[in-house]
Amino acid sequence: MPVRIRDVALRAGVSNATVSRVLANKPYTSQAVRARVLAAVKELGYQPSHVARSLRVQHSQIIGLIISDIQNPFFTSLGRAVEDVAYDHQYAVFLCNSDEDMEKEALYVDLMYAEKVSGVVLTPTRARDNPCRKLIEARFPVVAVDRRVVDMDVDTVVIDNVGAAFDLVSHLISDGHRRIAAVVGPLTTTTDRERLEGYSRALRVHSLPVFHQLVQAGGSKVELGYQMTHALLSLPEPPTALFTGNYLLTLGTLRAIRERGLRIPRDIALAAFDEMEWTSLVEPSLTVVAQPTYELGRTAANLLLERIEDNRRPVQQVVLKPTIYFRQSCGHRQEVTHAGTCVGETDLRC
Amino acid sequence: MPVRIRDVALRAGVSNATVSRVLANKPYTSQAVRARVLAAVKELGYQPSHVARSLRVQHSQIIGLIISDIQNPFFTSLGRAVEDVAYDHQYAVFLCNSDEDMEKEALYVDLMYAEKVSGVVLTPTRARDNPCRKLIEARFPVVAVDRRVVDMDVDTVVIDNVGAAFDLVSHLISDGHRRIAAVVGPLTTTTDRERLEGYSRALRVHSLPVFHQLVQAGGSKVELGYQMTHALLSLPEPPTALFTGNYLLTLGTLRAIRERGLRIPRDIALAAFDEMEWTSLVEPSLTVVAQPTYELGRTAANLLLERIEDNRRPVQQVVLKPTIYFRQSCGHRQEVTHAGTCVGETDLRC
DNA sequence: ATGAAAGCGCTAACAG
DNA sequence: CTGTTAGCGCTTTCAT
Repeated sequence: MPVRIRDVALRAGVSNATVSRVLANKPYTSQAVRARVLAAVKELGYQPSHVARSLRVQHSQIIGLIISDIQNPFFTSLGRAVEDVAYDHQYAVFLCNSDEDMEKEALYVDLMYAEKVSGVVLTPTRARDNPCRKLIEARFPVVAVDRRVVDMDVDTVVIDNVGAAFDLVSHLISDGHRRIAAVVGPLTTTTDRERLEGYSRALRVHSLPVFHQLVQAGGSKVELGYQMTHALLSLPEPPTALFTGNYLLTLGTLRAIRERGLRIPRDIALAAFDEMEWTSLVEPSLTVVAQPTYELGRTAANLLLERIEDNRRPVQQVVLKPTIYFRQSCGHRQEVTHAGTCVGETDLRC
Repeated sequence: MPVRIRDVALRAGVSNATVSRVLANKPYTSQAVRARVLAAVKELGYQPSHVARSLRVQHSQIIGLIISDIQNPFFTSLGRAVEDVAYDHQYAVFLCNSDEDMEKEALYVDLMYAEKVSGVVLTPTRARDNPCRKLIEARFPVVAVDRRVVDMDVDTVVIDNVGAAFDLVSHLISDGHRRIAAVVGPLTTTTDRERLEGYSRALRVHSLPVFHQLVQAGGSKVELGYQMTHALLSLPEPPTALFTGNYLLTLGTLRAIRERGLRIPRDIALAAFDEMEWTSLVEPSLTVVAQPTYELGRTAANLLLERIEDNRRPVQQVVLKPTIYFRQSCGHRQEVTHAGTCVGETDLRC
């Protein structure tokens, strides 16, 4: 039923090979034949089978992208960037959602291999013994983004997590906070470890003790952020400030705080990772680390494309710098970035 | 370099065919041979090539998903649902972002065809002459979600957009608003047309005139929502209430309103499409239509799987019902859904 | 219960 | 410049 290259060849009165050559824009094809082939293609509505082609050439014009959470805007923004770069280079992207689940991650890594994609960008759920090792050993182009893998040599693009967390927490300290809690994701990822490291380092540098009860590390889901925050607020001596490690956790934290009837920043201050469209719209607006999300994805995709081109290029580790927006949620009225919000501007609770 | 089925066969001392049969769990394979094959597979780390398999069997265990905007949480939630269903049925999903661009959409439709996916779920950017017609004609399983195609018989799952918009706008009218503006997406989609239709119908039912200057329809991007709102607010007789057709537009609208120093709902009321985690967190909280997003995606995926199983099953059109949350942004203090917000509860500006 | 062999649709030598 | 041919790795008759 579907039209094959042979049908086009017959119609144009040439051989398979010629059709293939014309379609691949190979040199050495006469204008006349060329036109006949193209006409036949159009008349028949011929669509080459990528499957057959991939089998033959042993690769496809597809790059794989395995992200940890398709519902997290951070990752979708990354995805958007990868897609844009891929599109510009005639690649399609095969996007999979590992859901922060190592088994799913392993399964999708295998899938990428089985599908013979040209390369894969992934946000490794586990830093050690990541399934992508298989790919690397099979000499598949791979780049890690947002999170590192620690035991392999692989192109990587991340942000300076330690520095960003350090600055954020230092800011809370300079505001006079002494009991600052941390709500971060699973410590299997380098990213969450590094953010926690930045937190601890800030406390240490300012000669403050690191209380274990004030550190909550688990998954990166709204529900977990919610539970971890409740646990923190139930402490006999609850924290006066909260540092949250990512967008989803912040959402859960916000819900827990509201449920308790606490007010930010009067009752509790908040400094979070991830800038979103709404963080400057909420009351109070949120102090956040804005990651160069799109840039992260763009860089990763470019690195991958480079590696696809030349697999022996030396491994690169790119570290991007995030920006911090100091807003109302940590109590610093004078450092609010966006002045003149439509609501609440006469009613700051600093 | 990569290990093929032949290598496994050699190692196990059997033929290709036997390995294939064992791996496919076909009957008529002795336990002894079975064990030897499995052992060889494990030792060699054999990963079957999906590409070769797809070429042979003329389909793949992949379902395609073409969404309009990977940065819009509505679509990613849809994607998440499709992915979950697919995963449960041993399908992977090939996700592409058409970016509300008809050319990209056409390109990705062709890609799905070329990749011989088992079926595709898509959110059609254009209701008429959608590129997916090719797929349908080639007897590819297809289901449209969130938006209909009007000139083809295809499985579809959408929400009652007319009804939801009608209720939302009626509510604004019952609050006394007479100059209500609409900010909706491109009228090439049935969804935006229907939402606009619900808006017009509400006005008509309440014997109010429909002013063309009060209707802004364009793309579904934050930037456009922002521009359209500014245009509306610059009118000699600006509206007293705004109805926005989707999440991204609402974000742009909010930005424009804030920039003008207007207050919601005192200066201008707002009723929007799409519930998000933060809509109840902003001040004031937003009156919104909450779509059964996940359900939409789940249903679409199931419909697709059914059709893959049986391509002659009659076409189904599923219409899901959304929920409306009446909150502060349209001025109805008494109908706020979530009581006891952490901020602003003593300070409602109704 | 297992093997031999053909062929899915395409590309790339190699001939001419 | 164009045609012939082999073969990518797998599944599936058809034999045995």
